[in-house]
Amino acid sequence: MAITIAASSETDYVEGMPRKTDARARAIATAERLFRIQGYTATGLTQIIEESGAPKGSFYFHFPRGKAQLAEEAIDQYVAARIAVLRNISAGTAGDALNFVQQIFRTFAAEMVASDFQYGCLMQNLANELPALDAELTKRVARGFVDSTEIVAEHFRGCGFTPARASSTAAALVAALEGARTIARLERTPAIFEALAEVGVQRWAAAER
Amino acid sequence: MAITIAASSETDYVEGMPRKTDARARAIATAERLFRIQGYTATGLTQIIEESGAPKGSFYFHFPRGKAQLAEEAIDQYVAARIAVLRNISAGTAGDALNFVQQIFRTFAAEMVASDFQYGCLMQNLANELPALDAELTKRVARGFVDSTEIVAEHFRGCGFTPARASSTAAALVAALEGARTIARLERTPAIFEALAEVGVQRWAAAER
DNA sequence: CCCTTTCTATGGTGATCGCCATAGTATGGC
DNA sequence: GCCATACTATGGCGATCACCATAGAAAGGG
Repeated sequence: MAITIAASSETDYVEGMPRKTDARARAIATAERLFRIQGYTATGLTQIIEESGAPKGSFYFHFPRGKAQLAEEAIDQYVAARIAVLRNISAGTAGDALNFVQQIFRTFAAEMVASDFQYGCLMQNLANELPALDAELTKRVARGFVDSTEIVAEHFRGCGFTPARASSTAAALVAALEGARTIARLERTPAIFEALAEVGVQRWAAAER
Repeated sequence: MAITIAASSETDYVEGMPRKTDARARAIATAERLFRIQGYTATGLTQIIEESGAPKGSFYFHFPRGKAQLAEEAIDQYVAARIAVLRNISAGTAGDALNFVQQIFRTFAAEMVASDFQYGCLMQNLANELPALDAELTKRVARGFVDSTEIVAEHFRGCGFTPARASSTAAALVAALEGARTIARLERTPAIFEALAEVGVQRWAAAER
């Protein structure tokens, strides 16, 4: 998969020597972490370089287009991971809409607890600083939401939902998840995820069929 | 209400001359607008002062504690306005949960369309930059969510919901609203609000009784 | 051996950040 | 007329911002 990531990057080294260090990958991972905690503008390159332990001198060798490119690669990685998680849950709850939804809430809540409620959603953080983003980065953020929603909608269709209902339910679920992240960070409690789960149970218990 | 705002501010001038200009109020309004569009860190004091037309020299006269104080007053104003809107909708749909929810979605969607999808939620934007905020500001953001949610929960209790169900439903609604804002900004479409409305209709049409 | 390629080090660019000290004008109360 | 208060203007503080130019080390391929 390292090949896939390198191919999605725009800096494709035309058949050169193999990478010697992991400084590049560590910079991306650190950027993803800090962008999620602090936001895009509030995170300086200095901090990213320091915390990733990467050498200061080679940053623009690895990322010729600077901070924007770093953010692009970070979000590609983030979206890929998020989609993998959703696919995984979907596969484990095939045909069962309620279980699927509950499992998603549980997983996201657990992730927040694990980070002591420090991590936000990278897509959301970037979306809240749109004027600071160039067109390419904005496009990737938007695509991240579209792709995430599509995974969810696909599952609902597999549960017998009409395509229209699957889409709107998926969109609503994704929106609720994003909002829940924000609120959970402030309250430092997974309570909001439990509230969403309860509402979901009521919904399906009464409306399903 | 000007007195209320001045009293909530920490810089209470002990019985001096009345205000002579509206530079202070304009600075707060401009800060609210820019923080909603660009975020907190990404918005510089220079820009706020310029766009508000306020004189550069008197900023720290009006806001001795600087940017943090400006943000506190901006969010107080934002939360107060938001609560007023919610109360208003609640009063107009007393006893009718479905209508209440639909009206909220419509109102928020219209607000986003009116701003050409540029405005985010101030509370959410600040919540995504928590490490840059001091304790006081963080507290006010968190309180904004609690208070908003309570207004909604109160309405649901007025519709015969049990307190527990009213609370969880209100929390879920607020979360969905926040997420919808983020997504609408990216898609530049009120579609997500309509999706939420549809899901709400299905929910009540089948579960309510 | 040399050359290409990968990667690092140093040091600085100009711009902007939030903040503040100093000084000055305007205006109403007394 | 005097003085306190309300407000503005100027200029610069040190720090940090993203970015880059120059130089060179390390290492595998020919």
